[in-house]
Amino acid sequence: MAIDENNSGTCPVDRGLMRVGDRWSMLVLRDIERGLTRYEQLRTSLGIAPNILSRRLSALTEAGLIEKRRYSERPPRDEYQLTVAGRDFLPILMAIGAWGRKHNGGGALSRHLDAETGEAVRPVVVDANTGAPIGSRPLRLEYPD
Amino acid sequence: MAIDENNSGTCPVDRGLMRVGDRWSMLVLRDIERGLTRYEQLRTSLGIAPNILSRRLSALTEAGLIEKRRYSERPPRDEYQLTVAGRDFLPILMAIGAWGRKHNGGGALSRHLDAETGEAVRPVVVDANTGAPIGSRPLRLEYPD
DNA sequence: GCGAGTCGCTTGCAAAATGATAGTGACTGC
DNA sequence: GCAGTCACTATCATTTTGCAAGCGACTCGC
Repeated sequence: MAIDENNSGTCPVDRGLMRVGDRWSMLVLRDIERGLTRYEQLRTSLGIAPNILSRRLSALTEAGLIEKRRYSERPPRDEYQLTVAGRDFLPILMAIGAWGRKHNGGGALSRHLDAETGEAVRPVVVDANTGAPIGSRPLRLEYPD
Repeated sequence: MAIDENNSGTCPVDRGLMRVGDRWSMLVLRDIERGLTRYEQLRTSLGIAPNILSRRLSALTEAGLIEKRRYSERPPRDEYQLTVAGRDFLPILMAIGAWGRKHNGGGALSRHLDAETGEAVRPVVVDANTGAPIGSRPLRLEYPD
């Protein structure tokens, strides 16, 4: 599917998915977050074909979620790091992970622990205004004009 | 990309994306949530080709996120409705929407209001244990064995 | 009871994206 | 030199997506 600026309409979900709406992109973000910032690390970790990885990396770069940074001139070595927008996306991955654990979670899975308390993190999406989990209160959808 | 049970490994994000890791699936869920439950409604709302919609609907059904229900025998009419797993996914869409609004939000966008307070919902992913937004506290990743 | 219209699809085929494999250029280390 | 690593690109097969047309079951209007 081509990214279509016009048809994306007024829906913010669509706007979000325009930029990261595919599996590999999200998995790349996940891997960069856990410290796999270099091309070869990503490729072997994900088991992705090199041409596909290249394309995902440039798409994510163009979308402003990651940046390429040269950290060594000799030998020339680059790493990919998250931009602010990229880091902002990580909580969504955590939420997807929580969903995956709950609804598709056979076998042993990795998890995030709070570094201080040592407890397993339990990501929930709440409304920042009320603090109530999304879904626990009735909502109304408002369209522009 | 074929869904690969083996390579999905121990990552819950991957587990989640195995089931809904594409744009159309998420947009279908969004539309069903806002009351567009019938085939023709979905097709015209999304501007998706009918064969593609059919495939997404059966994939989502097989993945257990939606169910097909006949609500009229004569004429025979079906609607798709969210299962528990499907409803559980909606907060993630809200989070993606919030991200889209923030980082790709030109123009007027639709939004959710709290039906009681009338305020615009501001979805945030928090750790249910601490109540702190994900990203505000250092985390540690733990792998099984 | 006949023709037009709607709904919920399926089929056939073209276009685009993805994936496997091989290769390349810049370098390091021996 | 020569092997090896890293970060890719190029080529081509396979898969997925998308468009357009059509179809069966029904309803509605006359």
